[in-house]
Amino acid sequence: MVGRPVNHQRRAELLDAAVEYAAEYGFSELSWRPVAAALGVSPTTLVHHFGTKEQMLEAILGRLRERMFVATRDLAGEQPDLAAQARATWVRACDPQHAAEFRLFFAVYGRALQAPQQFAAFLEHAVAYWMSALVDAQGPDTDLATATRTATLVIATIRGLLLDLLTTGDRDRVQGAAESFLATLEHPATLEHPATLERKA
Amino acid sequence: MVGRPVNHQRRAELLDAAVEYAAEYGFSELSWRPVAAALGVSPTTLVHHFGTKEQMLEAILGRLRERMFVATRDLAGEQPDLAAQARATWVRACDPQHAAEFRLFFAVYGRALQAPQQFAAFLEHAVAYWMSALVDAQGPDTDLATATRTATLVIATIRGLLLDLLTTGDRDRVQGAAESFLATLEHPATLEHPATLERKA
DNA sequence: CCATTGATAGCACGACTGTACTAGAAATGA
DNA sequence: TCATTTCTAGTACAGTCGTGCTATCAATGG
Repeated sequence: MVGRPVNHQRRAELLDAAVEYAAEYGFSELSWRPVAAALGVSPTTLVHHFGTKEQMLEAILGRLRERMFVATRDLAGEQPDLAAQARATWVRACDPQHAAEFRLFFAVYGRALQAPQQFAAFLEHAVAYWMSALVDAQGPDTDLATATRTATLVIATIRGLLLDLLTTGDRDRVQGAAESFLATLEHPATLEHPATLERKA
Repeated sequence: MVGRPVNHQRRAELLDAAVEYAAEYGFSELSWRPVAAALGVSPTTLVHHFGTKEQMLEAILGRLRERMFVATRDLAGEQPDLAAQARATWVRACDPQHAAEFRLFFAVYGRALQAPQQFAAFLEHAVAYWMSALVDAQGPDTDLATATRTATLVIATIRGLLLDLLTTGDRDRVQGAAESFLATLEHPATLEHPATLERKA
């Protein structure tokens, strides 16, 4: 290690640039030299500010999670209920402008599969957030167990559909499936007490 | 390239062993030398049988897809309808015995995000399979557009939930969410015409 | 018996990796 | 003014990577 004390502002600049580079070239292509060349600095500069390559990867992941969470929160916060929040989240996820970011986000899951303990907390955070949104919408008498189930299902389904969209690019098919799911969200009873539902004939 | 003509039986042996190695150590750790050492052969032997590292990776992916597809087909073929097939698939996915295989399967998606065209056909295949299962269960008057939506949603949701399970290990939470989803599958009307559903009071 | 084929291994080469060491440039404060 | 701190860069080194070249072993068929 060459220099430990760093200016946090400069480091933040480099970090944001590194996140953009990662979003464009993927997580597997993150080596000191290519990243440094793309950022117009020397590899040593990156080492100086991030210490270790593993620490730089960790910093990139952290910054990415931060971005994603803030964006989701800002977007969902304007929506009245869970179904509307889920729909808004889905719409944002489908925006081609964010494709690279979400693509990188799934690379995070690739890492999570190898080191789950680092990411469990983040997913817990996401579930807790969706649960609070659900309680806000349904009032304080919401069954927490049900809310947990629903929040988990919303997250997993949106993630699965988005993964499908990013790998196939078949927008129409995935959008149709998403509409089916979002429709069930607008009828929460189907998730809570499916046995009480009947066709209307 | 050193030797082109290969005995396919020996190659298949090495391939299966390589798939097991990949399932244990992940896709990022696939270099000639470590794999060869684990398989008890020389790196040159692997080169001889697979040609190029990229070709070996492709062979491993192909073999993995084959395994997964056969297993899913055999399992689902014994079930009466779509909901039962989805449940059986989910149960198998949750079996810790197959965890390493599914973990590796998600690494495939990591690759798919970088080279989508290679994997679009496979996913189309999976959707077509689930659609045929759905048509078998519902009869020839099934709406194909609806069947496509449902098949896509089933695949994406199971994949998303499984990804959640593998990264968090929170079996209870994910299982609850899966039950919610599987319950909606047993009421297909909620996916087709949600507007026609009402609470039963 | 020998010749051919295929499996296996050893070795070497160039490219790339992370990172430690060294040093110059620029800013900052006494 | 000078001394200290921080940023940046150059260089070197040990390791790993993919892969081509060469040689040895066993089996097979004439």
